[in-house]
Amino acid sequence: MNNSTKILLVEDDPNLGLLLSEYLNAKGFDCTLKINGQEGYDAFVKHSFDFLIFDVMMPIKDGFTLAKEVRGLDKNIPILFLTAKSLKEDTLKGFNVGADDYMTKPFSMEELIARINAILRRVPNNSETEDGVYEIGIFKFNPQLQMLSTKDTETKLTTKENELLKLLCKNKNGVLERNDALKAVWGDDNYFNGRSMDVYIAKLRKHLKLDNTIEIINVHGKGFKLLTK
Amino acid sequence: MNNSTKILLVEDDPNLGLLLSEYLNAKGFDCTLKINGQEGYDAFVKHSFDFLIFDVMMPIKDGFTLAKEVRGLDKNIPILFLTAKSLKEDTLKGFNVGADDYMTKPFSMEELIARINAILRRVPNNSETEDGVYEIGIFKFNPQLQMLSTKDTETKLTTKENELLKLLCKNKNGVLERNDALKAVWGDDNYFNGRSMDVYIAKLRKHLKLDNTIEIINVHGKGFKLLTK
DNA sequence: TACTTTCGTTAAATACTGTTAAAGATTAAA
DNA sequence: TTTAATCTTTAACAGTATTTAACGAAAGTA
Repeated sequence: MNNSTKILLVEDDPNLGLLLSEYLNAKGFDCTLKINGQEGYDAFVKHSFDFLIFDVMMPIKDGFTLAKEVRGLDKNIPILFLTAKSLKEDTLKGFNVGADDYMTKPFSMEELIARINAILRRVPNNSETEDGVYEIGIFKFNPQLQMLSTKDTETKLTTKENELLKLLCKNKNGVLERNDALKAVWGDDNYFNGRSMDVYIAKLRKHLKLDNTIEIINVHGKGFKLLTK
Repeated sequence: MNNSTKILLVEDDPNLGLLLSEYLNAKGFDCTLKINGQEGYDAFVKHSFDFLIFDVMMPIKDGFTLAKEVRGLDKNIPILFLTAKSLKEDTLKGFNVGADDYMTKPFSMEELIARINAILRRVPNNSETEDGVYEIGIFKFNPQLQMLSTKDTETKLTTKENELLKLLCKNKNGVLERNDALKAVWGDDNYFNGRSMDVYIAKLRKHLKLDNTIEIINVHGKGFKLLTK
């Protein structure tokens, strides 16, 4: 049904985590399990997922914090919290950091799948094909291979170009904020990294200028926006 | 916040129904209450709602049946079930007839609102998200692309020009109040931001003066009004 | 009227971004 | 290990966007 929807599950309880990821895989999803918030964040930045399931209480980095960081990089990706806490204020906090759903343990795995599918029905196809390849105008961008190609050309992107373009694609038609991008790609948002990012935006614009319906515009003081007319 | 999102609430318990619809209206929604599935269906056909909330167990026509009929007419409208039943198979049945969410009583009204908003974020074309193209006299204004164009010209607006003109368009022929605009565009309504806004009003007037049927007039001490004669 | 506040406009100062090139750092090849 | 190629950062300068200043005009107030 929802075959090859890539799910990132971040859950520190190894029993529940393993059980759940196996169940999701058996049901045709492609589920990756991480056991704490930091590993979850790293996996999110590195790969491209379609759906996120976070436990709330976790060592090193809790689910709310993780969700906030992720939302900075991707305003659109579905997030579902899965937690033992059923306190009202926690539920509300979950929705406030941009969750799509919030389930309390114990829960039915069938209901989890029903809820995942209910959310996925409403997620627009952000021009990302199955294997994490983005379509931008005449280009195909494969972040795994770091390749930006048209039917005639093929360009190997550098690491920084690749990471930055990936973030822009995830936020297509929306603002990618400077500080979020800097934290994700450069690790720190000081002045010089900011200038470095501007240099890389110029590089990307050069790469993309074969198609003049594509534009990376600046949102003054905020960040950048990838537009396709 | 979610002003004038039209909600149809179908709930046969008069106490709960009234309480809930009043609460939703107090929170800025436009909620209509119907007390059974048949009346709910008639209301749905007759009017146009943005969001549906159905009780499951109701006389004459139950919520599931109602949802199935509604889905036959509208594949896209959000449906949330609100029910005393918490049986697994009922929940699944709810999602199977195309629900977006399923809450069991008793529930927190705040959580209900949080869930409604979480779903609305993903519905295309709700007034919250919508960023359509405005027509102002001879101009077409596309806030997404930050472009103001006529058939002959194309002007790229700056971020501030764009945000301000967008607000004026949303309030076309009505007063856009100074402090609202300042808070929305500048984040803070101190004296200097106020002067900055006046400068930007002058810029917009310059841009728009190709068409002399358009005017941005000042409402002394209140704000500005975009008029088209 | 005289006085105060708010607004319109232009121009200056400041802050931010675009781009190119050189310098420094890293990686791959010899 | 040294050299060469590539990637990333820093520097420099040009260009744009936004804020602040300045001054006159208009509107409200006493």
